[in-house]
Amino acid sequence: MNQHWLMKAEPNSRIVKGKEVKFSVEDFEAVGTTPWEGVRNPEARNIMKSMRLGDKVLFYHSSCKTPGIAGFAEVTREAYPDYTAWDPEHPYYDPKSEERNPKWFMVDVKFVSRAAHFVPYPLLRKIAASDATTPPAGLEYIGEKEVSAIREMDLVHRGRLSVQRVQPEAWEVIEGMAEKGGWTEETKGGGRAKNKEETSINGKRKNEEGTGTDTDTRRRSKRRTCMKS
DNA sequence: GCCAACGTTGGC
DNA sequence: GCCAACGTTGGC
Repeated sequence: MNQHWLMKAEPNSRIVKGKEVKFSVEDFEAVGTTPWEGVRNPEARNIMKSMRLGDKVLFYHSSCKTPGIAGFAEVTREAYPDYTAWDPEHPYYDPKSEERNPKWFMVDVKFVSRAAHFVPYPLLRKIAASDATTPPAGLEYIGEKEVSAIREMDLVHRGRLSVQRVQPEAWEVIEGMAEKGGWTEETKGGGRAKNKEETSINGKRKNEEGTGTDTDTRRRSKRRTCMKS
């Protein structure tokens, strides 16, 4: 039985050390398979080291207008040194990682599919906070068991972990939600965005991504790639 | 843009 | 090896 994971990426471009950096589900789909470089957090790195070939991954959009699960992926190469840490020109350069003694590791991940229905993080929060006997409208397939699975996700109470383990039960729930959808912007609640339609990335419209431009150069422990310059 | 939560750093 | 100061994450 394969393990399950969640990995965060930022769909909006940002400037890191003078280079534009972003990685959306569209980028992921276009590129197919990618090294998950740029993770600079020890716990996230250790989690990547326990990933095995064929493990399943939830692809998460973070730091955007509506964060959430945008797609599905699979591990195609187990942990190996993150060589971007050795390149002084690279945005994720880390002088403390030596080639003879690498500090940072990455895995290769293959795009599998987009979520037919983008699963918004605010909705997951709402489900986690619900009393299980009254699922949000349109989500009658979410019962007590499903609520507990969501409630226990690292995603819900470990906001800063960019690579995390996902229990099989939680995976099942998310997969079902991505497949079935059923919620509307109102049931989702939480956000300030006034968008009546369901957030789906299946169609032409892509309203789950914010357009925030953030030009600081903070290093984050999260992957962003597709550098344009 | 704000800021809470939490991770990292460094002086002692 | 404590812990205050500082820095980063990331939702809102």
